[in-house]
Amino acid sequence: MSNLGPVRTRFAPSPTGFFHIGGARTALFNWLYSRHTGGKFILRIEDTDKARNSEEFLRVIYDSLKWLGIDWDEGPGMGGGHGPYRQSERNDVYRLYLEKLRTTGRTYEKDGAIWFRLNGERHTVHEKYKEDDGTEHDRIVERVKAAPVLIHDLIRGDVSRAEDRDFVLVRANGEPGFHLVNVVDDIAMRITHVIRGEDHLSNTSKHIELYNALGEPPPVFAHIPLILKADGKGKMSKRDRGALIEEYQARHFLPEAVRNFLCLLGWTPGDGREILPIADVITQFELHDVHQANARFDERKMAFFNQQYLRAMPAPAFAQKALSALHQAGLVDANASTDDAHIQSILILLQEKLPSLENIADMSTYFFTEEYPYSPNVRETLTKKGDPVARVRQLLPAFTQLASMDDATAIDAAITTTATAFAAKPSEYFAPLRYAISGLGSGPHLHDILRILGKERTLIRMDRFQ
RNA sequence: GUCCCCUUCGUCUAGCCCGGUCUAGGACACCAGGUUUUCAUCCUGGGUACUGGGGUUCGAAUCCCCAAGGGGGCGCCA
Repeated sequence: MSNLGPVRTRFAPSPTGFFHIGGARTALFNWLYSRHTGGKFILRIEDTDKARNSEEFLRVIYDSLKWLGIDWDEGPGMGGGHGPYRQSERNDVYRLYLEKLRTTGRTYEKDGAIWFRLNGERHTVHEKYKEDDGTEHDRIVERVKAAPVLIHDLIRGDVSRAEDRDFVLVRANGEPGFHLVNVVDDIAMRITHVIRGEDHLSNTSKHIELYNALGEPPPVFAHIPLILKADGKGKMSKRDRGALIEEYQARHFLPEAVRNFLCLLGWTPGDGREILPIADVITQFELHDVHQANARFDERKMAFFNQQYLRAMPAPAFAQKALSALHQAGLVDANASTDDAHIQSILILLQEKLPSLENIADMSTYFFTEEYPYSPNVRETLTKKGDPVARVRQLLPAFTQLASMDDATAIDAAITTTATAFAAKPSEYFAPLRYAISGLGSGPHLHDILRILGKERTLIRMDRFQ
């Protein structure tokens, strides 16, 4: 194990695409480990590929991390003693380290680029190579018989891998490449633990060659399993449905729930709990407990977590979030307040029924406007059991007699009286009535809806229903 | 093609390091019953898994080997 002093982990995204679940989980594990050990978590932006970078993607990364509650101790917006934290601003650092490699004879130029020279016997070979599109073809490459390097991985144990090709340090256009900047910055920023996806395992042998060539001790490595797409083959990518953090943000998922679920993708708490506060995760999180096998992303289970968090939320916090979702859906105006007793009474009912805040508008439109939609499916189901309009009409006289909609006993009595008069069962009236006044087949308790709507609005809706 | 990693219910996993308590436990999902005037709540129950083969052992999900399958890399992307 490393004894380099306080733990320093980093997340090093490149702003070349949207921020997805896999990246978030990598950031989270680095953050968790730093918090567990009382170390520092550094955010570093790997924006060396000028052609593909965008400020828009960068903003999404910051937003998503903040949304998930992953804060960084050093990095953009935070400062720190090892900046700047954007690689596009660190060219002199790279030049410095490159010079070290040059003076020890480990670099050479070819096709305008600067390459790293592996030590070992060289020979050219024909090899088969598979393109991204699946086509295979032959090519001639120079291979090097380099000594295998041993990767001490906290999750995988010792992995031995031999590099067999020189690689590019600085591109022909003068921009330093990934392997150089990644290693140099981890050295310069005193990173002690490199926690990254398993797809980097084969880069790590290159990186260890670089550490060795620079005479620097490598950090501790921990290659975490990949997240596979929910269905189909391969790892999850930015293009898969449900892969983007910002999507869950837009859908009003609770960040605590998403973060909790992400913790469980590749790690399990020792105490067997699945839903647990982040403080408890931080206490328990150890890298050697991280799994080795890839995990498939199951959005349904995350939705379950989200629902559990929603239920457990203190009412005022729920009200705040619910109101903002309702406002976005255009059901309440900007100055609607959680102090409003009417709104409060609605929100209290909704919290226990809601699977997710993304459903709040669909499930509560009828509280806020007379223009609520009637679900055709529900109507179809109701009609099979009888004519819902007729039932509501039968109910109308008795309901008109009611003093208010506050007395549940009186309401039940009105329904029972009507049912007796028409030789029906009281239960035959509940569903049609609910449909008439809400347009839906389910929801909060009928008495509660009636009480909130009040007599006048209820009667208008019943009367209008056809 | 080549190198590396992985392999317990449909999915996430516990157990594996330190072999017997595993007729393999939990969660999500699913199915069935019950509660509920509705239901998206709640309760009860159910099915489904140690990839295959060989070995070691009195005994293997647990240790070893092989195979198969899955994943990743093999970019002047990161």
